[in-house]
Amino acid sequence: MSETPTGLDRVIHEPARLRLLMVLSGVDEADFKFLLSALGMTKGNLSSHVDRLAQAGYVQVLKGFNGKVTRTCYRLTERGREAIAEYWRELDAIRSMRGK
Amino acid sequence: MSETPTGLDRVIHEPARLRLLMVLSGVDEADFKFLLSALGMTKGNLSSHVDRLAQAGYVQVLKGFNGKVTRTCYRLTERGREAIAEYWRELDAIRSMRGK
DNA sequence: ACAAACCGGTCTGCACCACAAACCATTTCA
DNA sequence: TGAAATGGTTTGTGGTGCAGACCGGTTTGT
Repeated sequence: MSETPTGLDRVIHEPARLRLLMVLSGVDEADFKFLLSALGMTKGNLSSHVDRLAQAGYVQVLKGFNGKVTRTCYRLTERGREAIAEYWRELDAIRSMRGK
Repeated sequence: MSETPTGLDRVIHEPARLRLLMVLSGVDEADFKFLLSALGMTKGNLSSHVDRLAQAGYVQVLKGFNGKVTRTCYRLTERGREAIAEYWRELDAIRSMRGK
């Protein structure tokens, strides 16, 4: 016995990341500080989640400067958008799976 | 810093359990064997997930006999139905949360 | 009578991971 | 020359999803 073809992308399924992705999908790009206050999570948390999304290729990390202060921006990749769409599709399938 | 008022019920959010709940929400009751084949998970897994749902008060466990063979049935509780409805509501809120 | 298969689980071990807090490098303020 | 703020990264740990071994009982096959 094996295989769990859930289809539900675990990277996206995590509530914190799901929220993060939804925010990103509505703006062109967002920086760390903005996301921090928009999502109300700790810095470490945000950092690691964003990292996970980057590794999955769902968000692009743009490190730069604002004057002399470091500033990191994030934006959704095309791959990310597709994955999100697919995620909602899968979820809808489950949702409408009432009884057998 | 603290608080994660996600609202998303983790007991329900887990894909395996979500699927399980959706199956149950479509039938009056289902037994172990049926769920096993309907969901394609291992016995241990199904057992523990169902257990978790029972502890949360979302499903009711009905142990009985079919002749001399044990037969365990599961059915959604009212509390379970409400929790599911609330879950979908929360999820819809997140879904429509595009950019602030 | 004995073995094998089925039913409904429990228990064990592992691998992963979300989370908060500690930490670090700069920069600004006094 | 600090002290505190800014912008993150790294670390420690508890929680848990998962498969598979095991188990008591029943039924079926030979």
